[in-house]
Amino acid sequence: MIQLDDIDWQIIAALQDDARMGYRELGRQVSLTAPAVTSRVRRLEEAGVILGYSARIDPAAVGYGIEGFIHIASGGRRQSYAIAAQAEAEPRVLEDHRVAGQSDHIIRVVAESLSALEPFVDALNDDGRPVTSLVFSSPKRWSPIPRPQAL
Amino acid sequence: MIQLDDIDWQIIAALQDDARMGYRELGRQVSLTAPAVTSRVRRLEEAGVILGYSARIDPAAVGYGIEGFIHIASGGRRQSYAIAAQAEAEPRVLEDHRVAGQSDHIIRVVAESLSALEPFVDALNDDGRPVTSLVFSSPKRWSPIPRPQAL
DNA sequence: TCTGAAAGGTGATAACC
DNA sequence: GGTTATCACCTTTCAGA
Repeated sequence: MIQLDDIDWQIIAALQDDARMGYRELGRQVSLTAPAVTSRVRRLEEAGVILGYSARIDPAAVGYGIEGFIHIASGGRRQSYAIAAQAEAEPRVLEDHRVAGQSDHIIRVVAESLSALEPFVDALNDDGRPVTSLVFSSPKRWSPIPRPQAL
Repeated sequence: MIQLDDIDWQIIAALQDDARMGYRELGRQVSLTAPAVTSRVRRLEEAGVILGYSARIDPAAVGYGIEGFIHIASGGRRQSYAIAAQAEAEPRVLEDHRVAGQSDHIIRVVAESLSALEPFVDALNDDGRPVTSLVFSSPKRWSPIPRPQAL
């Protein structure tokens, strides 16, 4: 695992806050010149610390009336793979996590409407017991990953 | 709700894929000049379609051994607010959603270790019944929000 | 709402410490 | 690992359609 110093964390914080920031401005914020921050950012990208840069889109603002989480306790390994395959194939699935706990998969979805979500949940029923939670509101919609405390 | 045309969706797709792309390159991809895409992007930002731009960070790569979801069925309105307040105050909480379904809140957390997570879950116990799911792996870690099908 | 041109700012690289 | 210097390219602004 790559070792990250104070400046790396300032860079990580700044780019989580505004991924479009230029290298010069980024350098200003961490008291380094542009070429120096550029090479640090490259290093963070190559180490897999920075996975990519994305615009955050508001699902509701682009026509998704429904946001939700689907939990599934699958019947076994074969079913778990089948669920992952369905999650992979459905673009309305934004995330699919295999978890330990009451469910095997936690799937994050958006949908145009409840009826648009229905066929997907029905399909999941072949491989487990889907339990759907629909988002009313998000008191914390997104937050940057903070610097960890010492282990 | 703002009306989005084909070009807007090409822009949304491109910026979800790479938020650091320059306006000139973005213009190339959507067959527009740089000033034209710039003004469209501004419009998307001002309409709240684009909420911001973020570097995606791998929690495991920066020292978070634990990623998880905590579901809580709270006792009532007072408790639900108390949970939201705790989620807001804890930086390891990346998201807090109020949902309809078996739980009232779905909280996404990272933690340095299981023992680092424990006090937070304990604190939630004052306001509801937390059920924790720990992420083994993420077959779909992140996916861009696609263009909705016609409603 | 888009294009094209001008000016200043930025990103990438090289040479050096 | 860092800085300074250089140049090509990009962003921004504005006039015009």
